[in-house]
Amino acid sequence: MIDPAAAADEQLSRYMAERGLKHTRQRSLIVQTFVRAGGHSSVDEILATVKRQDARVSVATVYRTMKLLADCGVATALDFGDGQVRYEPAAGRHHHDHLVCTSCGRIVEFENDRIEALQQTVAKRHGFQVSSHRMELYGTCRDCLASGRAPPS
Amino acid sequence: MIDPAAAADEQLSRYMAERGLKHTRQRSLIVQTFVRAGGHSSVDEILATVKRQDARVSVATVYRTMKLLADCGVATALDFGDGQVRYEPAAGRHHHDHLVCTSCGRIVEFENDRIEALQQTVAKRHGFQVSSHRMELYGTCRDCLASGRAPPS
DNA sequence: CTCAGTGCAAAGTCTTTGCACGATT
DNA sequence: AATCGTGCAAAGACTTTGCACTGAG
Repeated sequence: MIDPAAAADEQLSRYMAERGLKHTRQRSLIVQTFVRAGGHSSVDEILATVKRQDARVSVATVYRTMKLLADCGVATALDFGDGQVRYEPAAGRHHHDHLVCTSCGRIVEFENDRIEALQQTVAKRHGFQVSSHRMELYGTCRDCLASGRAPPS
Repeated sequence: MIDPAAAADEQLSRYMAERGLKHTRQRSLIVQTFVRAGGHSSVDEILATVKRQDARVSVATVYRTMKLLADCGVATALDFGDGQVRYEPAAGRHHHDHLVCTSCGRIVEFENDRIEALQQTVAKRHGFQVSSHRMELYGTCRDCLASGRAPPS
């Protein structure tokens, strides 16, 4: 089990077997495509890649499958405010947040325990019990800064 | 100038005067409605309130006006991931982030300089120059915890 | 053989836009 | 009077859904 795509497929299989869902060719193809993409994929992107192997797969199936993956813990839904949902593999990964380059779209992940701790403190101060959060830092990445690509002001 | 709604209207007037835009009845009505709502309003909510005073105002005008307000610094656009843009008054306000109750929808604002500082540190470590960020903590508010409203698991 | 899954196209949201009419400067 | 703004409805982008057919178990 060295291949993460195969691992995800396995995890999905177990989840489905447990509740009488079916392991179809399309689902298998979508999971593997998604995992191999490495992260932050939109449904459109996944569909485009999937179609190279099977042109008859429909958007609807990708939407339905990604939702399924989110439910069974294989994928996490992201929203970078660009009007479409994105997904990243979740399997065995620690929580993290994102740096988003507004020039080239590059996405870098980071985690910072001190920020997380402070968030808990803030929440407690207001009587909230936090169940999740989202944090994205938008700006210009190293490469875009270096190449002088102007930050869209 | 004690009334913030009037103040915002003024600010908008100046902005418009500077660039030959027109100060219409609709715009005035929308700004005041928006400011009086106090914050985190969706276009739909603003429209509903506006229509009580003038039923003939259209959605399009509210969308256009809110965009104008965002451009002139009177409003800030928010995205809580619920599929619609929200706006809050920006005039003279310091940056802040949000706690969102997933049970009752309540929104509490907070600011925390230490978190902001840590964000800068993280960004720098990755070579990013941050221009903006968003951070929302989702969970259950004090009241919902007290009244036993189950956090939607 | 049965029931879940799929493809397709229609429908649903939220938001934007084209256009002729109306209102402000 | 000259333009900008407005209302309306159509169009767009993304996502969901109804339905008949297909295919996995």
